[in-house]
Amino acid sequence: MLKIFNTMTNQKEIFTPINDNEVKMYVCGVTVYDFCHIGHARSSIVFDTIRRYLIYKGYRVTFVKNFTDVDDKIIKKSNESGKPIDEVTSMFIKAHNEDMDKLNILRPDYAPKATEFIEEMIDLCKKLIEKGYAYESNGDVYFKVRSFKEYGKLSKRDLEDLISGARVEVNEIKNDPLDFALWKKSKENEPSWDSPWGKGRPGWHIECSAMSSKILGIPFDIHGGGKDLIFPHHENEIAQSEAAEGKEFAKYWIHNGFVNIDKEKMSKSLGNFLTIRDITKEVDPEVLRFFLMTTHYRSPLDFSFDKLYDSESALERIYTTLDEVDSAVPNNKKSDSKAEIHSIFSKFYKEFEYSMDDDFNTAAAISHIFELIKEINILLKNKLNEYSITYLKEKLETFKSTMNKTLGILTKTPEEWFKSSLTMDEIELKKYIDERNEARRNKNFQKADEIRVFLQTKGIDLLDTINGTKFRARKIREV
RNA sequence: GGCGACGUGGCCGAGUGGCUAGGCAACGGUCUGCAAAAUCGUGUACCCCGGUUCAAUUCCGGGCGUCGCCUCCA
Repeated sequence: MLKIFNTMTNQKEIFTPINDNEVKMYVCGVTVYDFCHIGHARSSIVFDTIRRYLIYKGYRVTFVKNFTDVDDKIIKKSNESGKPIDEVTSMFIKAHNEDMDKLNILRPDYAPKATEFIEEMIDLCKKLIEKGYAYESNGDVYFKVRSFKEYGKLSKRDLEDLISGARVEVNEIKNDPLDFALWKKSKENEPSWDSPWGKGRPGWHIECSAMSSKILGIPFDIHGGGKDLIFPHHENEIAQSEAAEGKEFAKYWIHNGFVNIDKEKMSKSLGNFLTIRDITKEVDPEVLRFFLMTTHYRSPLDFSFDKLYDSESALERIYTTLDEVDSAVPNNKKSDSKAEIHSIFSKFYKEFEYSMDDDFNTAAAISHIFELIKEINILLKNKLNEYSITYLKEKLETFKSTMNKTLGILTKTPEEWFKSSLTMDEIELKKYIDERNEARRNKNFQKADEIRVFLQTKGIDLLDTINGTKFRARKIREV
């Protein structure tokens, strides 16, 4: 039974879709004015994994993630770089998609851009004005926060606290400092669209209300994003949509924790951010994905390269075992281990699902992968007959494909994994291996060891097996 | 100031009212010509102080500390 922590109720709830086995989810995407950082990576991976797991559980999932392509920061970027706005946005959308593909994140079913839904946003503003929830002032349109009784229900705030926070913008044009913009009058040289209130552009929150309602209809099942979006963004979305439609907006609200660097939130304004590209220059993208899943999605996650390298070693442990199975040598035993192999895997799947069902506890799920790996290593140590090895290989294929389908990891063959870090031409490496084996045959172990040590400095380990010498390459890390 | 989260062994990180999470690193044994990998073993983990309980790291109260939101932000 799948349980999900719902920000709205502040507790884990049993997940029940609105319509049978159909799940509609909307996740707030990125504002496209720069490369994605690892905070974006975390959020994307969290919701991709949720989506994948829901599909695995047999739900038909419709997944929407938007692009915010009209915004102050984009305008600023455009002015600074001298590039037209649509050039800036299309470039960063392309970069975004490349990064997401690298991280094995499934493309959304819908990836709407805000600028494609201007008409819907204007309609929504009109509706809110008609119903008395919004007003026009000097070419802007504002949402009348005090008119929506349930304002604050998601972020658990009351209006008086917000005012005493004294962070609310003082603005002569607004009737009440709490009110927020639905539509903004455009200044000169800013992108603008015709509206009943003159030339303008949408406020930030309205786009998600308009796009989610249009594409999914409301209420829909899951709305997600980073924790920082709870207030004001999601609170405002709720206010707009529920005021306009008079019904619930979304049923389950899921928010992921931040990525920190040295215990501090990573953010643009602090300047302490690392892009996905910075990381994938150093490690395989799968390592980043794996690393981000070793912490529960709601907890803060402290990033460092050392921890990333720990994850690399951990993933390598899994690939090593897969590699060992590929090259396992059978014995002549009559009795096979099929029953034992079967029970190891069925235990694994049971525990894996139990963990994932508990609010997508990927960290616990991953621990069960290692328990499985250990069991397999013990089987290999005690040797298996040919029949058992074949059976084990079949089981592992299914396992790998399940891990890929759910967690989005173990996408490679062991061979691909161990060759990807190879710093030397394979033909050259072959020569060294042959030379060393020649030395070994002549019992010239000193020379053989020299070659081994030399290759180790290049990050290449040699393994002498019954089937000959093979190699495993790993990245060389400064200690 | 208001609201909220968290504090687990050298490091990271799940979880639980009593039963070995897991990973990385370290040390010792086995295996190996030597290695690597693997495996076995080792380290008396739950911020402090009270309370509830037969039993608390886990529940309750208080304290200390760290962090987040309240402004654009995944």
